[in-house]
Amino acid sequence: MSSSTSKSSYHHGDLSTTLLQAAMALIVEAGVDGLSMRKLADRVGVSRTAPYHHFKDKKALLSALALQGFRDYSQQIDAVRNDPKLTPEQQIQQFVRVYLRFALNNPQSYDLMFGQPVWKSGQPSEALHIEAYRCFRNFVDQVETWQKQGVLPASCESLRFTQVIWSTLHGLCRLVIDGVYVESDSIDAIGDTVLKLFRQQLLDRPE
Amino acid sequence: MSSSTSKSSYHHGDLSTTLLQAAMALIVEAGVDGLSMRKLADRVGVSRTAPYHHFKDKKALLSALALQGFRDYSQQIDAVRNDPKLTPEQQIQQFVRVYLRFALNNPQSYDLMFGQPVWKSGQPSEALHIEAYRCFRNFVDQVETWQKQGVLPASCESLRFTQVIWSTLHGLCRLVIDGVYVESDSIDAIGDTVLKLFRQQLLDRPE
DNA sequence: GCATCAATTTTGACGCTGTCAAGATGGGCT
DNA sequence: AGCCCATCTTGACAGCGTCAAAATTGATGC
Repeated sequence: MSSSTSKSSYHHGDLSTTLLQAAMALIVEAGVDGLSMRKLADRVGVSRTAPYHHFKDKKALLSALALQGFRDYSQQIDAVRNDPKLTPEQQIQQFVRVYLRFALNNPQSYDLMFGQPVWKSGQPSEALHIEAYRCFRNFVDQVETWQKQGVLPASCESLRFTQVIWSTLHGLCRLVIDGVYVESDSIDAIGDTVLKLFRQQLLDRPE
Repeated sequence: MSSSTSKSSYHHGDLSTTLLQAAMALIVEAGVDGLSMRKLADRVGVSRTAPYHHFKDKKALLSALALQGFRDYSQQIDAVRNDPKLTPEQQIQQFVRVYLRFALNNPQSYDLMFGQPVWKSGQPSEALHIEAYRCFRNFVDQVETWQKQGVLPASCESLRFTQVIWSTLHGLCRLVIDGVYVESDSIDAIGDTVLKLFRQQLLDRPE
């Protein structure tokens, strides 16, 4: 019934999306540990157990947020993949930078997308599985394309290659986000090093 | 009084190391989330707040466990670094395998060593910082040696190179441990691929 | 041997958490 | 009008980390 986003007082009308927004806001403010179902309900102005009618669990909520994260990620990456103005070399560099930037600009999202609370402990939703797999699959396709274009060495099977590249980017993000090492201003430099190392076979050839 | 390891009943005598052992056991059994200060105290047969006289915090406890993890790691890695029977090629391969194996055989330790509960949220002890930095420094030195020995390309500054290699190994471990992707039996194969990629410049030269 | 001290351990309590079970509410369909 | 069912609320429970104050003890100096 009601017009815009919310409605009367008892039946909220659009609780689940409101919850997702508020939850993300809370996480950004106070970290994932700072999010509690009770605080969330309070923030939204609803009783403690109301969220449980929209998300089975706290884990289900986090899983939904992770899914949202994957969608955002996809969007940003696709923009690079589909930009016709980029040469393959530029494209691959831009890809790396966008990946790193996404992770470091949205560390909480990144945590949710790849953290064990969602994957190992939690039980990731079907939709999450599908979306995550799609992202990985796209990555593999992209690597294959780059190999065909000659901007990545073809000496390595694309699946394995992708596993290694993704591991590298992921590990770098994790180390920075988790505060283990590396100040974040060397990030782009390290990203460039990554490419340099994976492409060195090619870079030497012209010489 | 009591016979074997501990002593009287009131003053336990060696609570802190007993706590560390029990905590690790509990974590292995039930995961890091399965560890609570109260369960731990109970398991050790002591009252709920007794542990707080040996560890300021739950985080301090976890930090101590992480330190222990680094010590174990060091020991295993040093065994490879100091093995005189290995050629540089064998050594570097063994290094990678031992790293991966350590992480996958002791996922809980690995979580503690590199997780944000200890580094970002917690406040890692001085000792932990020192030990972790020492490990990284050793890694850099080793990479430098390998470069001089010609088993890793010298085209990349050793520090940056190490950052990239560590990121790769770390990312791979994280993805597997967190249950995001890769079945653990392809691990050694992926490890080999990692080396192949980082060394491809060298592998091509003899041809 | 006894008093004293400091280290260690305990009991009690507080506020927070996730979530289950039962009841209240009210919009939409017949 | 009346019913149904999705939605929301209240009440309750067990568990958590941790602080404060009181109890217990081994060691030390006399």
